[in-house]
Parts: sequence; C-alpha cells; structure tokens
Amino acid sequence: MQAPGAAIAMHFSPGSMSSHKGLNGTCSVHEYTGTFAGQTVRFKMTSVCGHVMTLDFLGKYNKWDKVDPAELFSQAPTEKKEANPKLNMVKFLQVCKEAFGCLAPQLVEGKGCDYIVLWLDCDKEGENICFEVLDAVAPVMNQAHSGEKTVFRARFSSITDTDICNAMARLGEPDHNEALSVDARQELDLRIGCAFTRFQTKYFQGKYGNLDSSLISFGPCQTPTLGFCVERHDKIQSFKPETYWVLQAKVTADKDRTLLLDWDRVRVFDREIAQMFLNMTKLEKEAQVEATSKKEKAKQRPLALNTVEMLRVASSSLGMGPQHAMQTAERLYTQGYISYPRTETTHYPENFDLKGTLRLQANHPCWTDSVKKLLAEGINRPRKGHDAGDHPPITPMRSATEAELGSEAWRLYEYITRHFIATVSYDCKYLQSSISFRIGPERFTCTGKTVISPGFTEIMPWQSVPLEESLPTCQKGDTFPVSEVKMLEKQTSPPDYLTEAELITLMEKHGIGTDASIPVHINNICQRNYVTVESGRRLKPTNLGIVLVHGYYKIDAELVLPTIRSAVEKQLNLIAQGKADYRQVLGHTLDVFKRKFHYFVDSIAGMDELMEVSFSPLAATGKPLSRCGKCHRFMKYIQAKPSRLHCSHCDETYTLPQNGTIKLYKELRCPLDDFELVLWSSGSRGKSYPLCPYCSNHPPFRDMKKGMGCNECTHPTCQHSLSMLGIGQCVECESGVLVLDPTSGPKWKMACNKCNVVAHCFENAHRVRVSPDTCSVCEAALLDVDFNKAKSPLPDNETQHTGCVFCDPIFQELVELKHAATRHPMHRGGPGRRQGRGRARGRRPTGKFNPRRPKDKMSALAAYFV
DNA sequence: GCAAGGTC
Repeated sequence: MQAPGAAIAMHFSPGSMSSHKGLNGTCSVHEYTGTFAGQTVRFKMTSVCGHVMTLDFLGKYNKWDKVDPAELFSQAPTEKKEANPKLNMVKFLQVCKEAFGCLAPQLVEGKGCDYIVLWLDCDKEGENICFEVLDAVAPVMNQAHSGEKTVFRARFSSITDTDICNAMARLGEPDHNEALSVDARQELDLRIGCAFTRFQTKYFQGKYGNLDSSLISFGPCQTPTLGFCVERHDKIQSFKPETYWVLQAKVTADKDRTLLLDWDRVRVFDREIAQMFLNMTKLEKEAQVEATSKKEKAKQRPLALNTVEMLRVASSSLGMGPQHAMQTAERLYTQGYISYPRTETTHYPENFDLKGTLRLQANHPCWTDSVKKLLAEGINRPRKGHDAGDHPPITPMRSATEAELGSEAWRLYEYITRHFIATVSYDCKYLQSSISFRIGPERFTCTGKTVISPGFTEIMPWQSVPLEESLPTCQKGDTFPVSEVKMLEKQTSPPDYLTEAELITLMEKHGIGTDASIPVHINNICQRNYVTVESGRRLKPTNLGIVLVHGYYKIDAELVLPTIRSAVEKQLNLIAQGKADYRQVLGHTLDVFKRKFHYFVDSIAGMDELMEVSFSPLAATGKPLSRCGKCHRFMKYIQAKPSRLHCSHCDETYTLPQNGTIKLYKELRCPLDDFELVLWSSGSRGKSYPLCPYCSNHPPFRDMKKGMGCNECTHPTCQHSLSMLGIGQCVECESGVLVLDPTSGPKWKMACNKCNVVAHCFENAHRVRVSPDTCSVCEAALLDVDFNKAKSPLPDNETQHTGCVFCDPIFQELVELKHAATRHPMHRGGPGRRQGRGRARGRRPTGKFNPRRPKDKMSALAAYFV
C-alpha cells in the first residue's frame, strides 16, 4: 500500500504536512504535528512495498546436487531474507524509526520513536507485514515506560475520513495468530514446492533430452492451474460426437417475409423418430398461433470493476494476456490515470465521488455525449456489489488520450473508463416477444428482441442486444402458411480448449491464487512450456503438461486437484482464528506432504511410463559434438533447454551456459581433464569464449564456480585461460577482467568475463597475442599486434606494435567500448562517434588484477588445485 | 534453477 499513507497523513494534518522521499527513493515519508493520547506529538508516516521479508532455505540447502529434496521437508533450516534487497527496506524503516504512522513526541528533539501505529492492509498478509515491520523497528524504538503500550494496529475498511477517524479512535493490537498463519503458508509453499520441483526436474532431466523446459516445477497453485487446462484437453480427447436431428419450420408472415421457427423438442437423437415427426408436420399447410407473449426485460449494467474481471475482459476482448494486462494497469496506476488495480471489491464505497469521477470524462471526445447526458439527467445508482474490504473498484482518475498513453495502455484505459461510465448508467431495456405455433402435433416457437432503451450498452456497444427483426403482431388462433418444414442432421461438437478468461474464473472459484497472483500462475505454466497460448487466447496443454497431470492422477490425484490449496488453507485459517497451534498445524501438514512426497518418489515409474511415450531418452537425443575426456567417445549436444552435453558411454551430463550457441572449438583439449573444448557465443555482436564441459561443471580451482568458462579459469599456463588471455580490469564492473577473445579476429575483441562489456580493438590485425609483459603505468598486459600491411594504422608502413590498450597512444585510439547484450541501447557505442565514449576510460585498471605470469609455475599450480 | 504472496 503506497498512496494511502499520504491520504491518512493528510487526514490528520490538513495543510501542515511536509513530505519527502525515503532513502530508498521509493517510499515517501510524511511528517506533521498533531495530538496522540492527549499530548502534542510529531507524527512521521511512511509505507512499505508489500512484504519486507521473504522466506528461503539457508544457502547451503540451495545446492541442488548436494541436497536430497526429501531433506527440504524438515531438516533444511529456513531464514527470512529481505524480499527486495535493492529497496533496503529494513534500514529504511530503522532510519525512519517508525512505519505507517509512528507517533513520536521526542522525535522533534531527534531522540527517536516512542509509539508505532500500523496502518497496513487489513488481511492476513497485511497482519504478517505488521510483524515484519515491527521486527525491523522494535530494536531501535525507545524503551517503553513499564506497562505502557507502544504498538498499535489501525483497522479500517477504506481510506475515508470516517473510517480513518474510527480506526484511530479504536486502535487495537496486531493479530499475531493471523500473522502466524501466513508464516505457516510461506513455509509450506516453500518446502513442498521446492522439494517436488527439484526432484521432478532432476529425475526427468537426467533421463530425457527433449523435454524443452529447463524446470519441471510443481506448486500448490500452478499445478492445479495446469490441471484445469489438461482436464479440458481430456474432455476434448474423450469426446465422441453424436448425431442428432432437428426440425426447422418456416412460415410466411407477409408477402416478402418468412419467419424461422425453433422446434420445442430442440433435438432428438433417433433418426426414425425425427423422421416420424417430420412426416406428421409435413402434412400440414398451416401453422396455428397457440399463444403470444411480450415481456419487458433488462440487461443489467455491470458491477464496479475488480481485478479478475478486468483481466478476463482484457484477455477475451482486448487480446491481452493477464500478465501483460496487469503490467499495463500498474503503469496506468503509477502514472495516475487509474485507481489501484489490485482489488477484489466490486462495490463503490459509500462516499465515493461518482459524479466527480464522471465529470473528469465530460470533455473526452470518445464519450463526451454520453457523459454529458448522464451528468445532465442524473446518474444511476451503481449496483450493490461485493465489498472485500481491500481497495475500491478500478476507476479512471483523470482523462487521457490515446496519443498520451500509447495504443496498448489506451485500450485498457478506454475499457476501464467505459466500464466505469456503464456502472453509473441505466440498465438496457428491451422487449422480448415470442409466438408459439402448432404445426400438426408439434410445437414451434419464434422469438424476437427489440430495444426499448439502450442504457449502458451505449457506452459498451459490444454488450448491446443484437438487432433482430420485430415479430408480426398476431393473436391466438391466427394462422400462417407453412412455407417449409425440413429435418436437419447435426452433430454434437466437442468443447474447445480453455480460454484464459475461463481459467481465471475457475481459479477464482476454487480459490487458487489471488487477484495479484493469478496472472503469475498462468504465466508460469506458459513459461514452463506446459501450455501454449493459441488463437483466441485459448490454452492448449503441451505433451509435457499433459504427461505431468496424467502422472499426478496416476500416482496421487490430490497433487493436482484444486482442493489441495483449499484444504491447506482451511488448516491455516484455524491458526489465524487461534483455534489451532501454529507449530502443530505446520508440523502435521508437512508430515502429510512428506509422506506424499516419498510415495511420489517411490511411484515415479508410473509418471515415467507416460514420459517415455512422448520424450526421447538422453542417449537418443542430440548430435555428436565433442569428445569426452574420460572415454574419448563423442558426447551428444542436446540443444533443448537446458542445453547440455551427454556422454552415453559414461552416462554423464554436463550442463552448458544457456542463451547462446555452442560449437566445437578447433578440437582443442583442456590440459586438466582432456575434454574437448567448446565455444560458447552469444552471437556475432555479442561475446564468445571457450569452455571445458568438465571444468564448467566441476570447477578445478578453489576460486572458480560452476558454469565458468576458460575466460574465468585461473590455470596458470593453459593457453585458453584467464591467466594467459586476461588483459586488465574491466572498465565498468567491480570484479570483471577484460579477456582477449582469441576467435574474434579479424575484428578483434576483448570481453569482460563478468559483465557484458565488450571492447573492440583492432580491425585490421591478422594476429593479436597477449604479451608476458605488463604496462608500467597500469599493470595491464601488453598486446603484441601484427597489422595488415595495407591497412596498418602505424607510421612508416610498420606492421608490428606492442603496447598497452589503455595507455599506448596508438592503441588507445583504436579501442571502442560496447556492450555485448542489446538490452541497453542507451549504452551502445555508435559507429563514427568516437569522442566521449570511444576509449575505455574513467577507471584505470587498479592493479588488483595482475596478468603477469607467476615466476614459479608449478608452485602456483599446486596452490590452485583443490 | 525451486513456491506463493506482497508490491515497484
């Protein structure tokens, strides 16, 4: 909750408030003087950004290959970490010494904080955040006088004057049980999710080469979400079309108009019976009117907009995925165009300024007429919706044009605004008339709708009642000539794949995820390649998604059923209500899932049988690329994510760096293990470096980590290592070293082995070597360059030059700094504009890195080996 | 590398 802080502060300090941004640049601090418990005090009010802390395992339990996933259920200790270290929230709160309304009389004298009032969202998560804030602030608060209460909780259902006053007048205490229920939820989700995810991923990735997903994840929300999609897939698969027959009659209303009549039996599944009815009606020449009816009906104006409805419409009508729609809405919110976009509430607060909100739209060219008419004739009272007690419904906050917002954001804004106008418009009224006919023994009906007043459908034209021709006026006993009776043969059709909008509805219905997390779960199952988004934003499960769900059904259906979440939530609610002990519930639930986990592990063959049908074993996947250092046979390169090399003879897998291409590196071998080197490249404009598949997975030296290439290898003598090709400290990042890319000629490059800095150095050199000598000024390694005779930049037709790329006047001019990734176009050096960005400057290599070879190679080697 | 929940 961000903006409400200012609203609450404003409430207590009309006109005397001073505000400034906090040290993290995100949260504002509002200060003012007021009264609290009868004394004049200095208030400071600030906010947090969601949870302050997040739960994770201790570092050493995050090593996948060293920890048995079963340990994650109990042995592995967890710790709370700052949720977003960049925000530095704990320090920020400690500096403020209060959060969300702290009342500190002595603060004027700079002596600290005496009281704290917590104004967070009034739900379980909010209660939990209260304690996160307290944990941060309590150590730096002033000592309370004995028996004095210093911590207060304000409870409110909306940010209105009345609510704020009431909350302030009836301050309570934060509810520890509610907070504990969230602690339990966090721990359960973490332990269960990670255990299953790690086990599945390791098991199947170790067996199959074309799974096409770098992670086989499991979670109490994402797995049932996938389950819904596969359930629909199964219905489609098992659907057997049935033939049925329908009678259709046409009667002549007047000389150039026929009416199409619907059969009251709708359809029959027996051809002979249909034929019999056809024969009986065919004999008749006239249709007799049995009854007529006219009913005035209304199509209700929509309820005020909440998040899931916005996401449904964004997906079904605007073709915008939930994740994208949410990001767009967030931007509209932070720019002040719409109100807070995450809410379950569909009811406007009692004092909501409907007219004021509407007035802001009065001159908007797209709906000025409708809005002015409403303002002149009086708005309609919105329908009574659901008040979830969180935030008001989503409404426009100011007028905006397409040019201002850009087309994507505009489309969402336009919808939100039209929806808002519709909620204060009138219902659409139409007349539904119908005529019942009898043709022989069979009855038929004809219906028609005519709009009486369009109401809200004027502003939401896509909702309007379709135009139909009005029916002829007639009465009981009238007859019309039958112009045709025929029998149509039709087939029942299967349902289609689930749309995102339908999935959102199912998730909401079963309590899977929240308004904020529903888009995340849907996005997850797409990113993990369990489903693909097809035309019409329908979600079609992939083979992987289908196999997983069918596997769960085979082993333990509860793992995929939507009840898995609600059952746990029930237990958690007991904690929140103080009816159950936190430790007991947590222990019991973990125990249940631990048993499920062990049963799942023991029964994994059941899922594996399904996997075998769809996927190929590692040994049968990929193309032979490089030789194994152990058996000297070719290993296969598996391109599918995660890309890796597999030696089927040794049955070993070596993961490779992702997001790049891999090829054989001149059949050169690593001097340590005899594996053939491969060359990783991020593309012609990026960087490339050789790597040893074995070393990269089993770092040979203490100061190396998994995934490193030769450009980070500290081997003192190998010709591909950092020691031999390193030039000097990176010009941008802290710990990186610029390393010569030996494959980059004739357009020579050196690239940082940590960040994406690339320095282009010599375009017309046919050989570049890193010299054993170093620069006397900056200690960088000198480069020994042979230039092309015709294009040499050297004076007097010279072709050979040795010098420092940073300090040598000739080389300096030839170096141009770029970035490997295209993600930061701002930083890319443009051709032709050398000045100001050409040469690596600003930070001289400090000598931390010394590329000189050590004198005693063997002693250095000995020191390096683990 | 993993979950789900906040929010930026």
